Amino acid sequence: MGYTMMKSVTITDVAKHAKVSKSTVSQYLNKRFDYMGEKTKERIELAIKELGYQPNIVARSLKQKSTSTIGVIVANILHAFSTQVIRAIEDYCHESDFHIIVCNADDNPEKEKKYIEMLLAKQVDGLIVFPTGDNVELYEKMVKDQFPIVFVDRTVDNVNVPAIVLDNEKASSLAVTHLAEKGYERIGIITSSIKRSISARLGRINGFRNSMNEQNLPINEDYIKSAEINEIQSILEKMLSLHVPPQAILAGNDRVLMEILKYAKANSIKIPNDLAIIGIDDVSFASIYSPALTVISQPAFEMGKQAATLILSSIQKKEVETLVYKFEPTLINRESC
Amino acid sequence: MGYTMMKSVTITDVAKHAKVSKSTVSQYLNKRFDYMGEKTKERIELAIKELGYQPNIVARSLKQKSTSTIGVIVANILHAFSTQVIRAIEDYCHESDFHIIVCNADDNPEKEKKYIEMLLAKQVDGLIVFPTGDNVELYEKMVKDQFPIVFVDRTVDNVNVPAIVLDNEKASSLAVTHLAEKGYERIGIITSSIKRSISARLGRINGFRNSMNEQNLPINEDYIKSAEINEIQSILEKMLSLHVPPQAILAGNDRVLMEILKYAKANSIKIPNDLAIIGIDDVSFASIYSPALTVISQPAFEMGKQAATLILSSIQKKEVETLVYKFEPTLINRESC
DNA sequence: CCGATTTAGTAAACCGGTTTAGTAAATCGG
DNA sequence: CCGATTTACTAAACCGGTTTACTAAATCGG
Repeated sequence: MGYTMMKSVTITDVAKHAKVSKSTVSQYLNKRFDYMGEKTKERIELAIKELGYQPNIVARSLKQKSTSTIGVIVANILHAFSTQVIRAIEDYCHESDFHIIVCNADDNPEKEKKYIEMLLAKQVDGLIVFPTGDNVELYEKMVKDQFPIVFVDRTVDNVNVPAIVLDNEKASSLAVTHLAEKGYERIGIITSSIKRSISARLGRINGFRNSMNEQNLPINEDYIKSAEINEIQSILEKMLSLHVPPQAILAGNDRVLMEILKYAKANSIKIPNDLAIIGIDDVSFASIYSPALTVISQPAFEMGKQAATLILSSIQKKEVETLVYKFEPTLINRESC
Repeated sequence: MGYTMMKSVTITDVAKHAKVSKSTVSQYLNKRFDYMGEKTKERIELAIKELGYQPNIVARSLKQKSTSTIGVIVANILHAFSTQVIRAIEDYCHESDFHIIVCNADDNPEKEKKYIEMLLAKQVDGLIVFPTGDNVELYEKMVKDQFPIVFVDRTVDNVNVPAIVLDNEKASSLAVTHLAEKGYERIGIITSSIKRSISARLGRINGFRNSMNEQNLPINEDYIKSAEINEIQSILEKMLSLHVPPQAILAGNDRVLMEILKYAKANSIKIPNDLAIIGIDDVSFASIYSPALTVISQPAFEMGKQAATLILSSIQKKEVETLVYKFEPTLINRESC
C-alpha cells in the first residue's frame, strides 16, 4: 500500500469551522488581537484544536518573500572546523527561529555554483559561504543585488563581502614562536593544496615565513609543502628522508595533522622525540592522544556565532560593515612538541 | 547601507519579454515541448537569458505540494555515527535532486517534537528520524496520515515504521567473542544512559549478556553500567578500583569510548596490558591511535543510503515494507585487545 | 472541399497563506 | 440626537508559479 496524501487542513477549513473569514484566522495566527472579540478568538482556537490545523509555511513564505532559512555552503565538510562552525551557526540561528540548509561543495567550484543557485531558487534569506574562491562573478552578482551574504574561513580578493576569518599569520606565528622557544630550529610546514589560491592557506604559509625570519631561523624550501591529502604520505616520506630532515612540522589543518600522525605511526616515529608536531585546528582526540597534541585552536564557536549574527543583521536590513573580522588563534600547549 | 530586495524577475516578466503567455513559459521550464514552435522556444530562452530569470521554487512547491526536501532529525549530532549517516543520506538524496534539512534533537523529546512539527509545517516530503522514542503519539499520527517516515539507529515499540538499525546483539557478541578468544574473562560494558529506554543500547546490553553466557563467562553486574557521558569518569573510577576489576571493557558507543581513553590516559592505564578496550562505532582516529583501537564498526554509509532509498521510494508512493532492516556489524581487529 | 484531428498557444483557476481596503455596527462627544 | 470615531470583521487582491480547459489555426483524410 503506497502513500496517499491526507487531504490536509487549510486555513479555509478552520475559517469555515469557526464561522469567520480566513483573514480573521490569519490575524489570529499572527497574534494581531488588536480588535478581536474574545469569543471569536476562542472559536478559532477551538477550531484549530479540533481540526489539528498546522499552517503551511510554504504558502506564507511565498507571500512574505521570506523563508526564515539561511543556506550554508562549506568548501569541505571533512574539516572539523567546518562542522564546529556549522553547529554554532545552527545553535544561534535556532534562537531566532531560522533554519539552515547545509551544502558541501567538496572543494569544487562547479558544485559551489550549483548550490548557490539552488539555494537562491529556494529563496533562502541569506547565505553563509566558505568560498572556494572561484565563482567571483556569482559572488559579485549577489553583492550587486544586495543579497545578504557572509564569507567564513576565507576572503576573496576584490569581492566586497564581510568575512569571518582566523588571523592566519598569527596562527603560524604562534606555532613557530612556540617551537622556537622549545629550541627547535629546522621547522617545516605542510598545508593542503594551494593550486587554487586559498587565502587561509596562503596566510598560514606567509605567517610561517615571516615568523621564521623574526625568530632568525633558516627557511628551507624543502620543508614547505602544499599538496592534496592523498599526496601527504609521499611528501612526508621525501621530507623526512632528506639528508637533514626537519625537527618539527606545522600541520596546516586537521586533515594534514592526521596524515602526519598516520605516517608517524606507520614508521614508528616517536613524537615529540624523533619529530615534533603542532597542528592548526583542534581535533576531538587531541587531549587523549599519546602524546597529547599541541595545537593552535580556532575559536570556531565564536566565529560561527559571529557569522550568524552578521547574516541575521543583514537580513533585518541592519547596517553591516563589509570588512574582515579576524579572530585570534590560541595555543593549546600539550605534549607533542 | 542595508539590504534592499532587488525587484526580482518573475515568470510574468519573462512572458511579457518573450511575448507569450506565462503558461507557455511554464511549459518551457518543465520541458513539455510537445506542441511548442521552434521560434517560440528560442524567444523564451532568450528572454530568460536576458533577464537572468531563476524560477521561484517556493511558488512551485506551493502548487505542487512537494518541496523536494526531506527532514533529518538526529537524536544526538555528537555521535560520529550520526554524521556519517547524514553524509550518506545527503549524497544519495543529492543524486535525486532532493535536499535535506538536518536538525539535532539533543536527546530531548521536546526538541524532537518541535522539530518534527516545524519540518511538517515546512512541507518536507518525508522524514528520517533517529527517534528519541518518547513521542509515540506523534509518530503514530504520521503513520496514520501515511506520511513518509523512516527510523534510523533505533526502533520504537508498537510503532509501525520501517527502521534501519544495526544488529546490536550481534555487535556485542562479536566483541565478547573476540575478547573471549583473546583469553579475557572479566569483561565489562559501559553504555550511554538508558533512563529513557533506547532500543540500540538495550540491544547491546542484551547481546552482551547472552554472549557472555554462550562463552561460559561469568556476568558481574558491577561490570555493567549505563550513564550520562559526564558521569562516565566516576563510573570508571569505581569499576576499576573494585577488589577484582574487569580486564576488558566494551564501550557502547564512540563517546563512551573517548571517555574511557581519557580516563586511561589520566590514570596512566596501559592499553591493552592493564585494560583491554573495544568500542562499538569506528572513530576517525582509531587506526592512528596508540594502540590502534579495535572496534566494531557499523556500515554507516550503507545504512544512510538505505534510509534515503526507502524514504524516496515511499515519497514516490512505491510500496515500502514496514520492517526492521538489520545491518551487520564488522569487527576491525587492531591493537587495543 | 468539408468535417475531424492535430498543432500551438492562452485565459483563468488554483495552491494556502497575508495584506489592503473597506464595511457595518457600536460607542463617543458635544 | 447626529456626525465622527472606534471596534470587529470580511472580501478580494496578491505572492509566483502550475495546470486545466479552451480556442484558433493548420493539417489531414476521404
